[in-house]
Amino acid sequence: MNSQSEEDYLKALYHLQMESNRVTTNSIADYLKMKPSSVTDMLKKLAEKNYVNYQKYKGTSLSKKGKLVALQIIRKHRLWETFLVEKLGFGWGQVHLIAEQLEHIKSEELIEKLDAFLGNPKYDPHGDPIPNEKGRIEKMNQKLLIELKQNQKGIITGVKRGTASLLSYLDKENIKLGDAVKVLEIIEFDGTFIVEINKRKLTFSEKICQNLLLETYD
Amino acid sequence: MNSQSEEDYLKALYHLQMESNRVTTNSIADYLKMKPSSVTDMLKKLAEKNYVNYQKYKGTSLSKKGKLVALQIIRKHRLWETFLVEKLGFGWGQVHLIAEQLEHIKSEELIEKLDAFLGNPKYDPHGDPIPNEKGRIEKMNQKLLIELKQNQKGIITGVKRGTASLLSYLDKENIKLGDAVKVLEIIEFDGTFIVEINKRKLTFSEKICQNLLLETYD
DNA sequence: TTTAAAATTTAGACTTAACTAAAAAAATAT
DNA sequence: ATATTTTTTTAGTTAAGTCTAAATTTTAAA
Repeated sequence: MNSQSEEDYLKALYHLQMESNRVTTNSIADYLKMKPSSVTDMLKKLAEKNYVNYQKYKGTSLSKKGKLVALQIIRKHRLWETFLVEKLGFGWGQVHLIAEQLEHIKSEELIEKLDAFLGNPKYDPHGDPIPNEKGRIEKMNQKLLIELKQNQKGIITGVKRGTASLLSYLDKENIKLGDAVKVLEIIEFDGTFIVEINKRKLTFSEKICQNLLLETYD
Repeated sequence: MNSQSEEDYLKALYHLQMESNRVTTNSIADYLKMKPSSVTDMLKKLAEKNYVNYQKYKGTSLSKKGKLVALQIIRKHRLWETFLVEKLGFGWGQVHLIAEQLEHIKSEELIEKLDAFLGNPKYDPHGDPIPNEKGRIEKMNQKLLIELKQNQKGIITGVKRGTASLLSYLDKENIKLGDAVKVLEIIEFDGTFIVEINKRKLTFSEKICQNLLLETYD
């Protein structure tokens, strides 16, 4: 059984590995808001447990085993976020801190039952894919709304990274994950999209369209 | 913010206080499966924080503040148990260990939304009352002794209608209204209850149990 | 290519929450 | 009432996970 702290490091490693191919001690420290010396200590411990490949001064990468653990935590995180938004009615922006806690709850059965209860969702409220029990992430068929053409349809799966304020806007407009979108018209002059969501006709600026993720069925 | 460990102690204190009016260091150690010396340390810390009234060698009791915290943890525990059983389909026996973890999740908003999602239940799957946000436990309904399970407790409030002769029996046994009853054992074969009243061990037939009213608390 | 700066590790200290062993206080029995 | 046992506390130790400060290695600059 791994400690909460170990899990946090593995998760951080996973996220950092996605962004750059060399993960340094300092980058981990930054990410976790800890001192580099603390990171070194933990990396040694994780290497001891064969969760990471760590070489002094050279950088760190997740082992196969470590990656699986990381993905299982990410799976839990994203399932809980989905629960918080879909079932409890939290806004998309409010759930991260709570899911950070919930992801450490230990029970295989709990997470499988939660998954079923949520209807085996493929994406979390931010549009990030939810790994399966084996840690496999299904290849995404995601597009930005701006890539769609007139009359095409999609299902809202989230927003692009770093656009947190868009979340609150969607919240305010009562637009939820899983809502179907149909492009009714694209105004050529300014790139505005006229779309239909829940039988409502809405106007989205080009900027919104550049940041809204949809799952499409080409 | 309190640590998980502090919360566990406060909860233990609360439960032990229900069972006997003097809570000793050893009883806490037993309950939490720790050594008495560890308990002493934590009691000092909790006293420092004004969560308990602790006097060396004399025993410990929750302060008003400590009791409120304990009740809020119990509230969380029972709401999560309800969720696990009602929504995720767990059996009532499987949920305790998971709820022990979930009860430590920190978020007022989460627990209020969960409460609403569950339809503001008054009792958890074990029939135990769920305290409200202010830590108030709604006065419980009267129960018949026969409805109690092993180790449950209650206060005698009367007998069922048309069983006046039971009262004289109780009188003869020197049992009065207001006496506390604890179910020590239930004999499966004939439904006989072994109970403790005023430190005496007594045997009640199934018929007596079907007619003795108790006010139960947790 | 040598030197300065930055990154990383090591060494030692601190905190929390547990432990063991010994001392002290309270309860019980003779 | 005294001795014995039990309970509780004190004192000192340990492990996990953090920190600071100093030492070391790597990287970048002159």
